[in-house]
Amino acid sequence: MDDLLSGLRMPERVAPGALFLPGYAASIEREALRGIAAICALAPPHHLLTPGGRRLSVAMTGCGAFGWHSDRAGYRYVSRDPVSGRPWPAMPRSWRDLAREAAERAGYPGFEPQSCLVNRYDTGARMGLHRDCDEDDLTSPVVSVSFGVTAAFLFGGAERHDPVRKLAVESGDVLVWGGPSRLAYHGVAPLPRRTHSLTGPLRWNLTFRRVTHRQGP
DNA sequence: CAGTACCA
DNA sequence: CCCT
Repeated sequence: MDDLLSGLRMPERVAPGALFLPGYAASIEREALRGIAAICALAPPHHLLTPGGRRLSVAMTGCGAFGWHSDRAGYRYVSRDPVSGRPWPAMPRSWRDLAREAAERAGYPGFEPQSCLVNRYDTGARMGLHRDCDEDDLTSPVVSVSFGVTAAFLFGGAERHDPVRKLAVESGDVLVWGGPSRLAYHGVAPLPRRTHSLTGPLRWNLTFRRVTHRQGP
């Protein structure tokens, strides 16, 4: 009966090149949350500033060869954590494998992510509609994995004013977009005040990307 | 508030 | 040439 109320929770093509995979990461939920804690101990999440000087409501850190950073100087990928000056923590093998397998399932075989952005959403945190356009390699997809409190993921189109689909992303859900959807606008509605048995009030999101082309580091 | 900008 |  819950299925009738909450949706069928079956893999669903949300747009050309975009596939929603409910529960695809559920089996690594606990391990992933331990990994997130370990990464946060080495590279604590913090609220980045936009080039315009505004503070993002989402707290960010990351792992892998490249991490995302923004400040007054602009948006970019960097190979060291600007806070610590050290390289980003290693990307856990199980995360990389999961992202690769989800990408393959969505029709993007051979995905080798170089960056995993770790986003922490506290109650009320949101991500405005935007598109991921700062990667050199736009042939690789984006793989987004959610843990913790359920959020409303907004998935639009190539134009800012294209209609937006609202997807309830639960803990363990995965969304992959690439090909004709690679530059689709997307975002996250303000996180509701809820609790999850493993994360309390928080939602964690892992976003895997390839930053450079194959010959890159 | 993840496009940081068209000299009107 | 978006208007968060």
